Amino acid sequence: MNTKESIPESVQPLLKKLFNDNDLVAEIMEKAAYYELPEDTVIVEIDSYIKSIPIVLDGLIKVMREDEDGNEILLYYLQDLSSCAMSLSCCMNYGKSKVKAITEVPTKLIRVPIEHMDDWMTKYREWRGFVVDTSSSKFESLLDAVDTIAFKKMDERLMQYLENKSELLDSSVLNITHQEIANELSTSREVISRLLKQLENLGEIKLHRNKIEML
DNA sequence: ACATTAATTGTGT
DNA sequence: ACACAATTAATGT
Repeated sequence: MNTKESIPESVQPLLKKLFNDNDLVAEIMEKAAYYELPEDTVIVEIDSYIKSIPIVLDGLIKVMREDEDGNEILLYYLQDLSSCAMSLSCCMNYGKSKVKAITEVPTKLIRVPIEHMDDWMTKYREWRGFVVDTSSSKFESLLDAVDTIAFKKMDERLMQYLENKSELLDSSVLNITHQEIANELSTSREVISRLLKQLENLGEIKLHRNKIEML
């Protein structure tokens, strides 16, 4: 994590969208660290100790599972004013991260040091609510991911992946290679290439080098 | 503008 | 899954 900076004033109105309690907002402004991260920055490594919980202000972060030989699989995304359930649950028992988190696009976020967790949970209702809400929402995302991986065929997973990503990035053009998609869906590049070709023949998408256009 | 190289994509087994 | 061919983009001269 490079570029740590003092929190710009522009963050305050964002936090006020999330919390009504001005004391809480003020305390976050005081205690949190602010980061502007470029694309493809690893925020959390597997087995790293979680020392702060992130709140995404702007951008997109993907959360992945990774095994010992580096095989990855996409779990869910963090966007807008959301946080990561994994960090929250790790924070409770000062544990290691079981997931890897990486920025998908240039991202602005703040990190709240975990030592404030207990204190804030009792002091601010809204903080407790925030923690509960993000935990349950990310748990549901996780169940969706499990369903998809367990029950859906690869062609459906691919289409869902493309549509989801297009929506999250708010763009009908995705700059991505077949290999990168294969990594995220945990399959081989050839499979993705062939399925993409099928989708193109069906008129769902248009293929270019390093680029997929949604139709 | 052209040649070279590297990366990405396509295809058969 | 592997091997290799074909194509495209990037880079140097």
